[in-house]
Amino acid sequence: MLDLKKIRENPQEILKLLHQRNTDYQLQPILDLDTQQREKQSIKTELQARSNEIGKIIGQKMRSGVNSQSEEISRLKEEGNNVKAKLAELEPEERELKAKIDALLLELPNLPSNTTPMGKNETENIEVRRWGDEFIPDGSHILPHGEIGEKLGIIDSERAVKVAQSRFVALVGMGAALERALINFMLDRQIDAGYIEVIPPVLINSESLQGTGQLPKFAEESFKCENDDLWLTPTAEVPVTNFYRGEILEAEKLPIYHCAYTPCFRREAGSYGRDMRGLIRLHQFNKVELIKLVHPQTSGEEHEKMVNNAEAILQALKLPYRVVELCTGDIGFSAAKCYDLEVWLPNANTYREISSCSNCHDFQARRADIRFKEKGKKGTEYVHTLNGSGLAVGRTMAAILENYQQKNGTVKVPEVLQPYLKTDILGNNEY
RNA sequence: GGAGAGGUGGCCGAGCGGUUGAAGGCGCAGCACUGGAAAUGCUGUUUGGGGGUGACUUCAACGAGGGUUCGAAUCCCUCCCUCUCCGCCA
Repeated sequence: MLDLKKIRENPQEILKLLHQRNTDYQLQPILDLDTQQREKQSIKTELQARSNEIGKIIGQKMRSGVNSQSEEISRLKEEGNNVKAKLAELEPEERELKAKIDALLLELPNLPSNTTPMGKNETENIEVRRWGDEFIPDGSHILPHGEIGEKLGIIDSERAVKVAQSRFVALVGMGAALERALINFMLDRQIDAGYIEVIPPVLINSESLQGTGQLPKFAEESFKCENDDLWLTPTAEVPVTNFYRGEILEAEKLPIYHCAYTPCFRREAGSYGRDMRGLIRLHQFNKVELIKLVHPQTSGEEHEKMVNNAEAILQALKLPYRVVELCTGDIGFSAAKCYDLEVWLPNANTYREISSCSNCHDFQARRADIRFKEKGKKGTEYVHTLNGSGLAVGRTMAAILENYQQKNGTVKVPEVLQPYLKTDILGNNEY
């Protein structure tokens, strides 16, 4: 949520920043409503002040023995009633204006950071760096990971679709073990890097989704349990950031680092037909997420460090990747600045997103009301929140299957995973 | 699902119709005492919105929303949440 005060004080500047996202936004309706609301509020405050005053006077008189039936008190009571009648008229109007303003504010995305490169859309994202040697097929045929998985008997799409529907897969035997090994490996590494693990609820309420920015605008992206105010979490970012919703943290507690493994659920609305095969775009996938709550002054460097933490996983797995900084036209709703990690997929001969690391500044903190207080200082400040995948597990498996496949159809196990899997080769699965 | 208890400031906890934004305690900060510390004493210590350069002032908030009243943390209604016991259960 953007700061209404800043919008009021500097609408042109805010609008300019919003338009860097390459979408049209309006601030005038908010400004108009805000003027009306403030006017009503000041009248309301005056009436309330008078009403309080009357109450106090009556209280004093009655304590000092004035008869409650006396003319004096009756007159005051009558005035009190008049004030109340006016308030009764004003209050709902004022409340409605406030609600309208809030609704509009919730629809506005975050402002891009001034370091975010300008651009219309994903074609103008900027490659920051590359790591590792791309595995270029030398004439021999490279299979897509989905096919490798099916051949090895470690991915079973057909039965998953029977059990659920399309865009679901099941992992079997060494496939399941590999997924589990990846989750453990990623968590172990991030815990070593200083993140505290959380296993949060994966059914979460509407307030939480609003807190991190998925609601109200992106309701159609999540699965909802219709009988309850509960949704399937689209990413652990939501429950873990909302862990601290409505709290005032002590400044010394910052920065807070969390990592969390959860399954993630997304409708993938609007992506009909895209990435239908394999592990790339599913309704349910596993992810290890990194979440930080930090002091505003440090969020820039904390962001870079978080990206490095995610990169460390790819490096340990020896998977080639590149880091891309998203331009103003491509960053997500809540993000001010965002880096994507894209892993090399030789079959598609391209890099595919495997992690997205966002610095949300105080945007989510404002929505979720997460503040901190410095000892000895007056007042509170909003924290900055960051989140990043460390990493998307299914896509990591996809990358391993493609980058580690061998001519005989088996797949080597990355060295760092061998202790977890107790084998160095995937193949000859008896399933 | 059945029965009961309860939700008050950073925390504990009192208040159950009238200058109560809220006693008391803990914690925290400052000062005093001390060679230094502990102990002790004194003072201060919620958040958000308006207005003023400022001392300051005003409004709101005692789970949420309504109601009664001149006046509600206190009374009434609805909802939400937590806890205890019983039942069921991975």
